[in-house]
Amino acid sequence: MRRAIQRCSASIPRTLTSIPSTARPCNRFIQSNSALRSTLQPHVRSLHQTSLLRQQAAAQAEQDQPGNESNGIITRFDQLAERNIVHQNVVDTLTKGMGLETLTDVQTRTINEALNGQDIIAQARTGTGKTLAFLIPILQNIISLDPDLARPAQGRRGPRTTADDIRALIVSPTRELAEQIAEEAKKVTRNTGLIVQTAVGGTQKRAGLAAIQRQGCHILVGTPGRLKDILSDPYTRVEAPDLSALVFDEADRLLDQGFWPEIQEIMRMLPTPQEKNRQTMMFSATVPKEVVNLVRETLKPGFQFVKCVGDNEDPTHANVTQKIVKLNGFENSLPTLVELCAKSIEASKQPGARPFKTIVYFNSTAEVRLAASALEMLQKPGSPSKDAFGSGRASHPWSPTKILEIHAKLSQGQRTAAANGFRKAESGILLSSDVTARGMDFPDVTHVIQMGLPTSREQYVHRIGRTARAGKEGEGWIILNPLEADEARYRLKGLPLKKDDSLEIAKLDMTKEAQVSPVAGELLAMYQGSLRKVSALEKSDVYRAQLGIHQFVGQKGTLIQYMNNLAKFGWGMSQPPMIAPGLASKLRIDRIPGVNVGHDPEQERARAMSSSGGGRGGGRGGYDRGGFGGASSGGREDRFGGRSGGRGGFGGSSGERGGYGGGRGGFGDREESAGGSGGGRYSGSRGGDDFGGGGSRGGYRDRRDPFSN
DNA sequence: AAAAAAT
Repeated sequence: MRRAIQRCSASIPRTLTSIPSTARPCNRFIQSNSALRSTLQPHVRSLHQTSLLRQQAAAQAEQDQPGNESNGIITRFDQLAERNIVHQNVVDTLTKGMGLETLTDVQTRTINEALNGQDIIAQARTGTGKTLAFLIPILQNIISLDPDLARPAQGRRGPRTTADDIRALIVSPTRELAEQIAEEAKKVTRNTGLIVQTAVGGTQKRAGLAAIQRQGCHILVGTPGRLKDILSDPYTRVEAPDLSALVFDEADRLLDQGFWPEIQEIMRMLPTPQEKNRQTMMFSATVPKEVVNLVRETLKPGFQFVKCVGDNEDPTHANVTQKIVKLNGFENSLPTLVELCAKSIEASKQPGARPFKTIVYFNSTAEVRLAASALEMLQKPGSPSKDAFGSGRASHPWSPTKILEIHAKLSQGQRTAAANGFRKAESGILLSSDVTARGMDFPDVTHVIQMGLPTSREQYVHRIGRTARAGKEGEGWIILNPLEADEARYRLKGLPLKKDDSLEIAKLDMTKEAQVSPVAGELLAMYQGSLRKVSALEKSDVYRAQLGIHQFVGQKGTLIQYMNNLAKFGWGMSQPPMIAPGLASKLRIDRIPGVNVGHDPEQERARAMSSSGGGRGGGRGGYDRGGFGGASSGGREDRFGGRSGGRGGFGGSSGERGGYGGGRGGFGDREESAGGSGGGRYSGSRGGDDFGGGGSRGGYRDRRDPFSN
């Protein structure tokens, strides 16, 4: 491998070299560093080198009256050019091209520290412009070393750019985030000679490589796997002997267990900091204590901690309200989501309200799929199942709100389409795994809804950070089953969560008949009509996934009772889904009553399909789920599927009845209870032949053990 | 069986 060491001297831009190192620091400007330096920084700088920004701040502070907010501190992008800190071309792009005016706190402070050439770890709240905070110093450092690159390449003399001329490498934990960063980088470099490329999985390796080889590459943005792949393959001729910046976005994520080995391998392909003086920068909204040792190991001694969130400060935004909803049972979860969405969409129709745009987080892809199927198939009660064109869309109760789905088991094409569709959508519901939890910038997200407890407090902070960005407001909701609610007491300790009791369906006992309001009755009927069309396989996949997610629960018997209620009253299944014996023993539930141990033929067939060439579109695990039409056609169906000519069970105020989609209303409600007057009547358990197994009534007796007999 | 990430 070629490891030329050219241009290795000055990594400090010329504009800064003449600054005397004795200028008095301005406390207001550097307050950030002291707090964590003591705990984090092994070698405090002996010589307190002062940057231009800081010196000017100090000088101005002497002249201006105290209390004047504008004194000397760089707050506007145009000042970066006026004071020769950042090249005019770049600043023009930022101000005139992108319409930016004011720097955020993390931008000011990072640019200040980074232009010194110091390594940096920066922590700042979500949505405060971290991407630009590292892009600007990267560009400026490259341009300072190589001023020709400040102008577009057209007409410039000299050798053309090559694949082994990478100056900056930016690593992201997800593909979509890498693409987003690259987009931003392309915008900022538009009037320069710098070339930005991406290297992410799920795309044609050859095509991406061809672009890098043909156009060259100065700034490469990618995900760990593909970056490692192309950097380690000598035939690609993608190399970085002149690397001047290495960025880890979402650094705490990249340094954690799953990614760290790959990150180390990538760093082994790069020139060492001794060979080529490069700057390493790490960014995240969260920097848990556990990663601090790795940070210390990875950054140069004397690195700076640009900390924009205090140790005991709330890492979430003040302008996002955070509500917690506690469910009566697991089976309340999806219908409660339906209620929350329906009510929010209704509220968004008020004059002056913003269109409803939400990301709904689930802890597994199986849950995302089930929710997507269920929400996509919702139909207004009484409406025909298909319109004149054979599409069910026209009758969707939430039209024009778009319903989208994203997770890693989709093909990359489907993922990209979902992300772009949601970005563009005025109103939409994005059902998502944690792929979109970090860094993604979807404009105008009004709500973040978390279905279930995130794996960590950090993940909660990142998820909720998809709303209330760039100074806007947002609502955060977290919807927890009783077991998660207990766990949340310490996993989410200290966060400003407020209990919310406004959702009627959350508190409903769905194992019994109950009086519900007309609105809730209609929503439940709609939910159940939709759920009936979802395949049993999707449901049993969720059941198995939930067992994995709930491993933190010590009381296995209680867990199984809750889960079996979900299968029965949430999904209308007559039997709990099967758990393979090996799995059951691993999860320590093999001897728990109510667990249906055995091999599920449907699941094994599906697994065989997806492992033997079922994949398509180059995604890592990606197999296609096919359209909904076919999803449930395999002959096996849940018990409540088949009847026709029944009546709608939940008349609600309009008195509508007579099947939506031609089936029965409700799960097993055959009583004449739907009367139009006061409330709808909801029955979860009666009418035994849908649930009782072989038509014996009373197959279910005890809520605590619904499948025992 | 539980996000993600190379083929």
